[in-house]
Amino acid sequence: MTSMKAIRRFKVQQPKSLVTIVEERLRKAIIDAEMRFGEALSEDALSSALGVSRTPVREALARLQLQGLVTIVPKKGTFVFAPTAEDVAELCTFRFMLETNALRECLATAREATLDGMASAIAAMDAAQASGTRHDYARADTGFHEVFFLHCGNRYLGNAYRSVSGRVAALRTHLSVPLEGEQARSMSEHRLMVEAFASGRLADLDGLLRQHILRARDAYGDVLRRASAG
Amino acid sequence: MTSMKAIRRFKVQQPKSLVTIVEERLRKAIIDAEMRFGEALSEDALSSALGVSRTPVREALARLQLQGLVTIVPKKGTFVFAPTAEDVAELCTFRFMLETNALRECLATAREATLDGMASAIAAMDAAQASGTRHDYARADTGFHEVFFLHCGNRYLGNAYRSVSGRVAALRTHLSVPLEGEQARSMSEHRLMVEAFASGRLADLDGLLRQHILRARDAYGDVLRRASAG
DNA sequence: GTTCTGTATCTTGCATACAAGACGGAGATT
DNA sequence: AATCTCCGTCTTGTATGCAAGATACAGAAC
Repeated sequence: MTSMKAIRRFKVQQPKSLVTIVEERLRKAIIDAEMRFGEALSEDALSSALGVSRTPVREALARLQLQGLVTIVPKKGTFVFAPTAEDVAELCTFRFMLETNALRECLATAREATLDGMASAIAAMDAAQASGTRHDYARADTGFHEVFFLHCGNRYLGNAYRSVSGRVAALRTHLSVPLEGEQARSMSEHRLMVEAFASGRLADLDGLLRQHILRARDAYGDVLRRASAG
Repeated sequence: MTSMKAIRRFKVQQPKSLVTIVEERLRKAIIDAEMRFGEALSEDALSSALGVSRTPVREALARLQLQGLVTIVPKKGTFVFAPTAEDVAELCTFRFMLETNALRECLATAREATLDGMASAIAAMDAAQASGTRHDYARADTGFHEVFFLHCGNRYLGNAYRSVSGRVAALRTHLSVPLEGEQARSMSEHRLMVEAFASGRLADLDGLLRQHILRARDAYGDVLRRASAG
């Protein structure tokens, strides 16, 4: 083994567990609207569809429940989450709180890195708007907001965001996609936020973020109310 | 079944699943310092000690990992979490953010209920200080802070707190217990916070909370550094 | 004495079998 | 016709068995 001392970094990524694979697959399916709100998910059906046993499926579903993406009813079944208008309102309020705090930290301790991240995210959004699908745009939008938590320097803040980001992303693809004018307005709002951040105008940034998220909240609420009514 | 129509609310709580029981038992064991930071937890040993099979134990451990109370290392084992000084710092910063936001909501929308809850919590702390163990006091302290999230009207905020409250509580019992003067200072700080809340002085409240939590952060950090050094 | 190597024994990961609650529909009963 | 009852079939909950990676230690080779 003496010759090994010369080798510094040679790690292999160990294979993901089946649980993780199933979790990510289902997460994607829910977020990308391959399944509808409230749809039933049978452990048995999923396990045979995915070619694994029920054990990892079950564990993955348990994790997804912790992320609020599915609801497990004892002895009855597992269902894709079905948000109510109040849910969405609380979710967006919470999201605003997290993001505004993360941005404050970013501005104080990682200004340049955050600006870079925002720039690439904006570029991705541009590309998606020009030639991608609506889901591509939604994904890029999600990426923009993740930048804050990547650079905020507080893992707990990031974890908290991750625990709701699935729902937020799902709402985006499930509900926002139909609204036509949304994309353009969203783009301009994001650009304004970058400008405010770049020039360090924290109060303006806060206002923009509040407006951005709360408007989304109202839009989602409307769609949901309309859906549950008709 | 016609006579049943007269009966409105008659639900029974269905028995907790083994997973839940095991989870709560282990959570208590970790929080109450029955186990040390970093201690190894074997699924096999736990299952035979608790008289259940490995399946519910395994699922409970997965949940506890999501709460940050244990760390699961693939193919190696599960261990009680072992916080570093930086961990604690980030945790406390995050906690301050959550609590200050929750308190703002409480003051705006549920002033009376929150005051009542704080009063009972203070009473419990008094009782514990007079004639209880240190763990009793730590539990009452935990209860005081939970009041905010009970009345803040945002489930996501509450969930986020719950996802770190286990660690906070564990730190309290593991680290704060040795410090003698702590309890008295803690009591007076809590009382001041209630006063500020009652008179609606939000800025003062914020300052008190910040001081309260950040001082705890530094104290925990000191203990941890001392422990890892010696 | 030092270093390598095989192996015994931990650990978790996953599959499968069985138990038991929840639900819905067919048929009996009124 | 309306209602009750039973039972088949869905679901999840739990136990258990086997495979395979990780680790530590004893013993061989130098």
